[in-house]
Amino acid sequence: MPELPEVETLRCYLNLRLVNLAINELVKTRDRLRYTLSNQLEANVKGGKIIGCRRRAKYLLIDLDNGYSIIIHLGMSGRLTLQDNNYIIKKHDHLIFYLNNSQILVFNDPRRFGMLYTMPTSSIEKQFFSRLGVEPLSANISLEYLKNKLLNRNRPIKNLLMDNHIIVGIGNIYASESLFQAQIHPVVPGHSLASAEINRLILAIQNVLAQAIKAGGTTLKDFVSGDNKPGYFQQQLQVYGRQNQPCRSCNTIIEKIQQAGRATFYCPTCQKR
DNA sequence: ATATGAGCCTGTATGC
DNA sequence: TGCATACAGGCTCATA
Repeated sequence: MPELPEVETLRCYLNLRLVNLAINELVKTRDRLRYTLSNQLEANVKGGKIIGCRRRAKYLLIDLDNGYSIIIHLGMSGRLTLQDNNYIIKKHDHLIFYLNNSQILVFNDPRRFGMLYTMPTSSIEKQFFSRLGVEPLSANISLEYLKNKLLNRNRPIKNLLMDNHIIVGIGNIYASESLFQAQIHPVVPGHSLASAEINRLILAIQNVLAQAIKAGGTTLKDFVSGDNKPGYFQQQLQVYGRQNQPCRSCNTIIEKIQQAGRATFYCPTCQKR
């Protein structure tokens, strides 16, 4: 479900509302998500005051004043919503945080691909994020960086864009959308991209992600922000999910192919090999 | 090292 | 209506 823009939308929503609130209680209704939840969870968060919400890649981080952070990944179908105290627990609500203003933060995830950890804030970078690639919206991304990463890589550029050792936050939707905007064919091998194309790709990625954040993310089916409201970027999608429909730019029929088991969408005219 | 496919889960849509 | 199948926005592991 959630790629960078969706997690960023949620982060922004929660950061505005959670800072300075404390966690009174955490209730687990299930131990098994993608991984078995630690039995230290409750102890690590209880009484902690929320300092802020951050994002790295598709991870949401909630920092507490007790030295711990909550690391959340929404997987494919995860939701984190803020509810009133009259909220009634629903199916697939796995974790319920009771806050000291009587609001409730609920983690719901039908497919259970999501995950949630707590660990000391100071050790996250080393333990969790050391192998992650560059943030696409940060100043760390550059032609030199990406050119170096694509060197000698034979994999299709679409799959490389979704490899979080290279660049983070880009999932199946935004990979197709970015390549369309950069006018690059999804099957070309990484090493075959010229510098001008890599520059175009960086700009396209940044533009697509920024527009998607502005629209509150893409809601195909599951995604909602912390207030249960969907995003609107699906209305601006150029190729994703538009197979057999005319390209909005040149009217050529959009094609759908499989790459590494995932659907890819592209315009065969705008995105020449 | 590199690339692919399976697997983790449930819900929904489709076709018979 | 019931059943089987395919597919879904992510990530990690095993295998070649």
